[in-house]
Amino acid sequence: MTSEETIEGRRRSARRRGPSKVQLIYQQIVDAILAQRLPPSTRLAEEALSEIFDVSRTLIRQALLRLAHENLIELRPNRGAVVSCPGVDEARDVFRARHVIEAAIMRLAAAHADAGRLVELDAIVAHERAFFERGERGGGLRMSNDFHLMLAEIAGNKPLAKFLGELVPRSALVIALYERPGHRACSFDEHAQLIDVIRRRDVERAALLMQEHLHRCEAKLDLDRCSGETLDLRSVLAGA
Amino acid sequence: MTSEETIEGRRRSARRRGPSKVQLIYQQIVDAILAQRLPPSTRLAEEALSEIFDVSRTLIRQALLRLAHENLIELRPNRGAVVSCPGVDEARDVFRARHVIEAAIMRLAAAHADAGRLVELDAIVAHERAFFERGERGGGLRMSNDFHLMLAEIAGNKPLAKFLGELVPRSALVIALYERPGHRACSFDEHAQLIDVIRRRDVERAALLMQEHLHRCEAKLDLDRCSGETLDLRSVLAGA
DNA sequence: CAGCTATAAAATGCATACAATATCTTAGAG
DNA sequence: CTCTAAGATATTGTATGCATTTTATAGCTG
Repeated sequence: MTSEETIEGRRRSARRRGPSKVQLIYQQIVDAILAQRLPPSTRLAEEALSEIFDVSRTLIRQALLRLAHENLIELRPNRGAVVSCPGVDEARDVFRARHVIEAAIMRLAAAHADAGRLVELDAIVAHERAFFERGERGGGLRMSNDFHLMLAEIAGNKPLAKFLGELVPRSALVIALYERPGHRACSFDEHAQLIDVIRRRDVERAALLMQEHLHRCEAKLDLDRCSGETLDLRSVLAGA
Repeated sequence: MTSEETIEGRRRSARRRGPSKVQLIYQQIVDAILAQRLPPSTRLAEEALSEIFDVSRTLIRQALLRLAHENLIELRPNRGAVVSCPGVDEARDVFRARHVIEAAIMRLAAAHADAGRLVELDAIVAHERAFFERGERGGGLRMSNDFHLMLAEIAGNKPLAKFLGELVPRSALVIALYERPGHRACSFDEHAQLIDVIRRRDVERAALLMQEHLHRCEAKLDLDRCSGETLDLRSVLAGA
């Protein structure tokens, strides 16, 4: 009995390799940034975070390091972390990179998608539509992101999927910063069209349609405001 | 005088923001991996590294975290870090991702390159040729990598450049693992041709030529050996 | 002697303490 | 009153120590 209990205990602790603490902290901060509860230029003090999440600064630092690697925060030596505040140039670069990577992803996805995957895609877009119709913008945006990430997963190229996994949160930040009121940047109608073209296995049209989709997303943003280069100035003035 | 000295002192320490310690450790490990002084599946014990670099495990962990994020090492929870041992599928994915990203980079580079940049590119290829003619394979490979990274810099898209910055070391690992003896994977002749087409501003031909170049690199590797999926088995047997 | 369990050794995970640096506050000079 | 400079405060950077987990070793049982 004793041995059984021990084995059980070991198994439980060994199997419980769910999301690690760091992963969890990381995810919560990402969510907060994408939901704009942590707007750009917000300072992320280590001690404050360690109290909030009830862990030592060690784990906080690991999470921050990862966030910095993915360019969601900026890590200034000896001066702490702040939520990234992408300027227009950076925004354009991010979108151009998405063009390149997601065109390729669409080609691969159109070639690889099976019936089951198409159902999953349909479900995501249905959720997305539902969220927006209920007026829950936050949930809709999350679904929109999931849609793009799901395509990357279907494409089946891990490096490209990982890169998109970095670009999507970054563009979410960009959208949050530059979206014109009333204009949804990423529409579910277009997502549904993307599924259609995948279903038809039209590889080249798939790539083209994705590029148009991204182009329209970018066009709905207000990237032409004459904000010098980064928005640092603006945020400084707003904070004063 | 006292104030001057203080200011001077502060300035010196403030300006000395050269590569941080972590950065340095990181770079040394990367170099060792790429030069195959640390072959795949080598275990990287934290304490051993901390003694070697004469720092605490804290900094070692930061460096390892970064290496893991870039897929150069694998970080197994509670079981330490090992140098990544990419399997053939992973190798193909890496090359396919490079196709996608570097085709785009070539388009941008062909459009943006000015005379100065072309000179820099020429210099790199000259160095590369010199290294190989002297039989210094390690240096040649480094120059080859630098060539591709320089193209990314010329292209001027930071996200794409960062992605390539992760793909290049990974493919160097792949090349080290799968290169057939006698076949240089990445030839300087082809690099010179790439410069030519950039000089002619032939954007589409540039993209195509890069794809051919990468295709030839991959073809020179022995990715068809029937090594199940990863090389773990092989390395285990070799180590026994 | 093979296989298993229990114990010992080693390594990683995490928290804490101290050191170095930056920021804020306040006092003083112009 | 503004600007500067020095001290005080707060924050980040790094090292170290203990807890937990894994791995190696030795001893036992079949």
